[in-house]
Amino acid sequence: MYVHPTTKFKDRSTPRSAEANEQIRAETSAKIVEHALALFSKHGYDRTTIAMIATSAGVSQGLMYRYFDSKAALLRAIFAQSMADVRASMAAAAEGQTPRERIELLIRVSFEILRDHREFWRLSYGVRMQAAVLKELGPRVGAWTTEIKKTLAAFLRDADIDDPDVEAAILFALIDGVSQHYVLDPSGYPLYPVIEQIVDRYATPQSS
Amino acid sequence: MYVHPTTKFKDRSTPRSAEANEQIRAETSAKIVEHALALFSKHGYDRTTIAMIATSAGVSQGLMYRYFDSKAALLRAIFAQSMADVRASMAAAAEGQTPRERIELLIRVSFEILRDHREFWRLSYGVRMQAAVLKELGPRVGAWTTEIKKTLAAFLRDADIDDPDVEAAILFALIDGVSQHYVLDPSGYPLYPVIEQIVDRYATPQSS
Amino acid sequence: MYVHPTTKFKDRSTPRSAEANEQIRAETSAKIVEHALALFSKHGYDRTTIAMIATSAGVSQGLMYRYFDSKAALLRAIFAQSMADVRASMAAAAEGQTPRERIELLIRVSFEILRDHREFWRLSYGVRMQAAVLKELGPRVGAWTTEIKKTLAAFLRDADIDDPDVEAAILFALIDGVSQHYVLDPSGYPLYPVIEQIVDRYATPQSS
Amino acid sequence: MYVHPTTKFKDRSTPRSAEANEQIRAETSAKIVEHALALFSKHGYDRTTIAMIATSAGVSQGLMYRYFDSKAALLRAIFAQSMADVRASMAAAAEGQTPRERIELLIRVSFEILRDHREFWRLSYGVRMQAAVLKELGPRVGAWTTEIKKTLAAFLRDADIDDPDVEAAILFALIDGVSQHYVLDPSGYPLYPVIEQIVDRYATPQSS
DNA sequence: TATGAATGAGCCTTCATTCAT
DNA sequence: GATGAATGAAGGCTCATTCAT
Repeated sequence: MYVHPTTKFKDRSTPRSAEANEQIRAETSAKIVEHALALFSKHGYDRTTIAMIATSAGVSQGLMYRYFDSKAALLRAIFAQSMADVRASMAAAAEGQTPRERIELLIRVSFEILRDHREFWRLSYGVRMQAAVLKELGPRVGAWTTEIKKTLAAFLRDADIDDPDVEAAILFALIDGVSQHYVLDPSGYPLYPVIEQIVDRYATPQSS
Repeated sequence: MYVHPTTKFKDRSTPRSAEANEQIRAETSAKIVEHALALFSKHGYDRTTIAMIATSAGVSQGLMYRYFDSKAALLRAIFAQSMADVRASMAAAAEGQTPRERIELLIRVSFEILRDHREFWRLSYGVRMQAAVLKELGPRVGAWTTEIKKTLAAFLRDADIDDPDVEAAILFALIDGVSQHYVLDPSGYPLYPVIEQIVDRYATPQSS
Repeated sequence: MYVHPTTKFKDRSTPRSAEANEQIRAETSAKIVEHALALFSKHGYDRTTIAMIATSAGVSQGLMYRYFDSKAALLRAIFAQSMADVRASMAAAAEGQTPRERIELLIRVSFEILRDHREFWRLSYGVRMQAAVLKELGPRVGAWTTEIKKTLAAFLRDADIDDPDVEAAILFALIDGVSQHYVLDPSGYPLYPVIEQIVDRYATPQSS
Repeated sequence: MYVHPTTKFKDRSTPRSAEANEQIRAETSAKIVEHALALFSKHGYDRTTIAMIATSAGVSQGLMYRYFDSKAALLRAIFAQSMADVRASMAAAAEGQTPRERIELLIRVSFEILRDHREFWRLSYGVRMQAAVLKELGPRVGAWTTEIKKTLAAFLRDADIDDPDVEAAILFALIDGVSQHYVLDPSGYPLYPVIEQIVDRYATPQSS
């Protein structure tokens, strides 16, 4: 295993350097987030205990609170990070040249994001119907869905599709539904044929 | 003047007849289920306490355990009942004369069920991603989804639609996605135009 | 042991009567308060755990929370009750015929209260310097001391004593100091001779 | 620009001399004691955390344990130091020429000490009733009170005052009571008039 | 049938203390 | 001498469930 030279020959009785600490913090924080996400995703937020997360991540319970103020704060951190990822990926869809291309990109990108963040989406879907948990997440998460739907409607409007609002509602529901069914049973779901069908239907020039 | 509920219309000194008892049981049970469903739907299963349900239903906590062995049993009862409702409604779809008609009926019936059991669906969607809760629900609920998808695929196959399995996956996902978005914001969702669009797409003879 | 007739020959399968419940609640509540006071008094508020109180009172920890919303609420309840007792006793001092008599009564009554509520005073003295705990107690407890001092000053003014405010400060401090020393070591403190001396000094007609 | 504190004025490459080390130790120790006392006094011993002290003193939590073995040890150190101060000041009272003068000195010195060590007295009064904390403080603090009372009684006996033990109890209680009321509200308390009254009463030749 | 007091396990969180550097 | 990451043992509180009436 590779050991960074600067950390190797250090004076034994000197406090860790600021950078070393920063790295430790980043790693531990990431580890906690990772395991918390996996467990939240699998068992649901309420059914996941801090003890489970700590054990899974291989740290003490107490340590969690040096990184996150509370269980809810940990959840918020997970959402903040994943939402940033998603937003970044979504932005790529706007790069398409033609309206149709943008729609196609959006659809494809959505499912790529899904594939790469399966656990996050599971968590997100699990939490979506629980008002109490959503409140702990803050208003930004609630507004997020609306944001996506608006982007979608704009794209469809650009593509001169009839009834763009209704179509956006349908397409968004479709993506969401497929995502959930996939996430519920990734190995049993025919994701790729489904994607192609959807692309074919929404992004191919002849009217639907 | 306050009258203790149990002493209100019931003559304490006369033993109740067996039928009267049975009727009371049925009524109380229904009342508990009804209020439990409303609360589970609103706050989520884990965030709803037995105390909340008891208060809401106007019975004591202890009494709840004469009707349901546990909180999980109560959830199971709710699912059993709602699933029976759903199955019954779904069966009606099979009555359609032509394959296309059957598909149309299935779609329309699905959304009727949705409209009539909003709370149940909210609960169901909230619980769906939580492995721990699902286990408490027993295997029958898990199998349910598969069952619906199979019915759907059979209908599509009968209607000679290409790739019926993929199409079933898509249609089911679509129905599910629309249902969720509707349930999340019933008053803001254009449910009826969406239904017509879907019917138009899947149940009208010329290829989509 | 005496058993109340109405509770003796009851139908086994009937819920407890409202009065029976009320009595149980009153007894249990009193038991909790009593043991909590003893422990708070002995170990201090912060060092007394809910577990200690529950064990001492012979109830479960959970039960405490059916009677008091929190540990702080329990403390507040103790203060509310004891303060009411004290106020009632203090009112008796106003019954004295002459100013001197009123002062004498006040002094004697103060130490009677002290004797009867040793534990409460210990607790009160222990908590007095801890801003954080006082805040949890609410503003009424803080105002209490001021109230007593004012009563005292009024009495001394009526008795035509020079510098009544300074004298009130002194007399109050004296009573407080004696109370604390007594409470710290009840069996080793010469309380009664001290009381007589104080009465003699403040309540005997010739000017001090 | 931010400069890391430890690297500020210290040349890392030159080993510090023994005296320099000792001076640093003394300074750091004093700093910790000072901030700990302020916080203990303000929030109470139990409500003050090691983290609060470390932050306030500008040192790391770990470092505190190089100076004091435990939180209790820190408290002990504070008491030891303040008690030494007090004892020294008290000794000055014995220098008085006549018995009356010694009593007057004792009274005046007591309140000087009070004024100079307000925080310590607050802490001391806050901790006095908490058996659990007192035990951690060790037996010497408990004996201290007795010691003061004995000195007082001896002085009063020398001054040929009747019932010197009872009078000592009273005078000590009075000083203690005044001290507490003053410490509870330094700016609102008429300390100086009160002192003069007390001196007048106890240290002026004609009988009280 | 019905009530509500009582239990106990478990959860989130805090904090004095230790350890590696 | 100094730092701060890490630990682990409680502590307050909640809640599904049981029990006596």
